[in-house]
Amino acid sequence: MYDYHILVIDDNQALLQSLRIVLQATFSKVATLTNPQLVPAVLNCGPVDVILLDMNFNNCKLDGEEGLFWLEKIKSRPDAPAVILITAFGDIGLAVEAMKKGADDFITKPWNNETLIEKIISAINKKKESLESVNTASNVSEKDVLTISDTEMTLEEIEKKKIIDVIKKNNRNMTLSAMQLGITRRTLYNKIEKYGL
Amino acid sequence: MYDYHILVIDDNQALLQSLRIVLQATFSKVATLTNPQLVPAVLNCGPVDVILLDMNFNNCKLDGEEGLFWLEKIKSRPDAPAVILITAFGDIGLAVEAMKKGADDFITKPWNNETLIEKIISAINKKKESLESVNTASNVSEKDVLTISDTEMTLEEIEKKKIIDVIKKNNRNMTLSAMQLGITRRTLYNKIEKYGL
DNA sequence: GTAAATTGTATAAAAATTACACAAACCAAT
DNA sequence: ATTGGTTTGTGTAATTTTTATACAATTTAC
Repeated sequence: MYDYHILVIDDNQALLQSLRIVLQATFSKVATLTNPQLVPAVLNCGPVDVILLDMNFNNCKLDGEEGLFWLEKIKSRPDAPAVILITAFGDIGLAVEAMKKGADDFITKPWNNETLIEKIISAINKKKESLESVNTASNVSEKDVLTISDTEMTLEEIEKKKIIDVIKKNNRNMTLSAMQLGITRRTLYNKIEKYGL
Repeated sequence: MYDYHILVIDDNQALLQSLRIVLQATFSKVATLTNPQLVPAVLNCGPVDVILLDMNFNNCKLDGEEGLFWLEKIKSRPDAPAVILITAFGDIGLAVEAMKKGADDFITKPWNNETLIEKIISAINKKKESLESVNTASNVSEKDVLTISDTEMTLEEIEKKKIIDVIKKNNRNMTLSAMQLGITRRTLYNKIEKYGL
């Protein structure tokens, strides 16, 4: 049982129900939604780790436009969860478009439950990893990292992040790290002290 | 006519021939290769803007493994060109996998020549864009940017890049830029002077 | 078990950053 | 056009940081 928060969005109630049962066996929190318009509201309530998003809501249009729209909406948030898209129509163009827009994975109906769960876990792990490099041994909370968009980071924050990255990459070899950072070893120690690393 | 260097890799000679003819009408340099093993050698000779890479070389195995392998190989280079994958078999899983590994686009046989050319141009533009934000008004040549992998950048280089980014984003409003960077306006001027921006 | 490398820390000189300040230029809005 | 608020370069002195070196105490590699 993983302590992850999954949100499933699909307009097919039956599918939603079966997915909920499958996922609840593995993940602690599983929410479902038939109307994607409520996604922002739900995301504002609390962090979600993974969203499973159906590509086709409007039964008439099957080009996935609706899904792509919501994908973009979700991915534009600073706290964007991983998004795995679901589709019944094996359109490669659509899949590629979705990946370009930041989808983390793509599954097609009918799917294999085990594969789905694997994909969910691996999507979460991927997101975790990209955060780890920033968080390691730092006093920045995960929440902070998620909300600081790169464009709003100060030079100091960027410096801090870079230092953590390099030190980690070099297995805490300070001499090497200092060289790679282009500063004196003494200065590196100073900064570590200053930033509380 | 665009002055771009395109490399096409496919084991089907006939297809290679026809692609060459189509592309040469639009792009100045079009090279072809039947054996992907020569890719590294070709890339070492000079810069390539876009690679069109077939997913299936070995006629027996059609799972695209070969293509994915070479995709990874290419994308691991510091001077990696954009890569557009070609496949005859509309496997969404394969497409998604390829996008995850860094492919820039994906086309399926049989394709529309106009679409192909559009995709090539848009892939090049995308690559260009991601470089522009670094190069603007700086003394760093495009070549340099391509070869400095992010992990090898010194703090000073990162600082420089960030400063350029922020100033550009703020339309040269120095007061605002300094605030966003978390430094004094005076210091910002100092750094601009020091870095020759 | 030794040789080489790394660590943590010290010191003084050099360099950068800060907090202010000020006149000139710029812009928006009456 | 004139006014009031903002931005721009630049100056200065006090403060902080970085650098270059150095050294003994580990730690690492063979």
